[in-house]
Amino acid sequence: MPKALPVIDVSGPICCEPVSAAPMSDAAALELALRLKALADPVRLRLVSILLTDSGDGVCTCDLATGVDLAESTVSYHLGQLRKAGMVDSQRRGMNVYHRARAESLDALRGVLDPNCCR
Amino acid sequence: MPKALPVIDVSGPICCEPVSAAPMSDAAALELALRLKALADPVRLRLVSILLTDSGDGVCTCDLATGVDLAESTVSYHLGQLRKAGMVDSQRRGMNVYHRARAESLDALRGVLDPNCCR
DNA sequence: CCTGCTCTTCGATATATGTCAAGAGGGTTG
DNA sequence: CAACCCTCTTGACATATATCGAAGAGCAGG
Repeated sequence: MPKALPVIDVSGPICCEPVSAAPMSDAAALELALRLKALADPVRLRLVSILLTDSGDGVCTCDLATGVDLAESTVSYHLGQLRKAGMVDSQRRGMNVYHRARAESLDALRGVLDPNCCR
Repeated sequence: MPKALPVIDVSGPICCEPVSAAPMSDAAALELALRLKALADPVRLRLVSILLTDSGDGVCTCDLATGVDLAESTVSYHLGQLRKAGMVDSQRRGMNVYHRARAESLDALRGVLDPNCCR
């Protein structure tokens, strides 16, 4: 990747710029790629999946760690990635930090992939 | 990534296993991650985007290379990734190789991300 | 059959990514 | 405050990924 690494704030709402409407601009492609990349990892997918199916008000880091059977520091890293991409939000409550999936973000991603999204 | 690298055939039709229906199995997460990863790259997104908007019957490697302004070998590599993930198919016609997007694959991906997909 | 296209494969290289153990920070409870 | 729990950050390390140029492989036209 000899191309300069561009760091972009990817946590905001995603604007609808479908992949199939017209050749994407370089910038749009980059932004969408960052969001997809956040999801394109088996561990993160499982985390999101766990969070999406949680009916309570959040799952703490430690439970997620046992859920995916990885070190807590690793899970924390993945949660950071997801948070940065706006897929998850987290709040401390007492001793634990509880995480929740932001379903809207998933929806938005789907929208961008949808040829008929904006019209 | 000290976890063993699992190589899986990802080019087949994707079965509907929504992320939000229940915590995903390890295998399902892996398979979906591979497909998402194929798309989670700015260059590949632009390639797919170009291919999706093409109304002719395919775009050759060289035109794609000038389209994204990268070496042909690099583009060929990316096309290989997309092909492996079932997003693109390619056929030689004369001297050139023409590539086309497989829109069904995009649709399938959307489906997996859709909570209401299978029901 | 040579020559010249186009495309893919290969080797090398720089960069990014995922993982863990160890330590630091915050909060809770004796 | 002391001991402890949960989480995050950091450093180290192994692996994966993207990129290119060079070398090979297919095909077309003299």
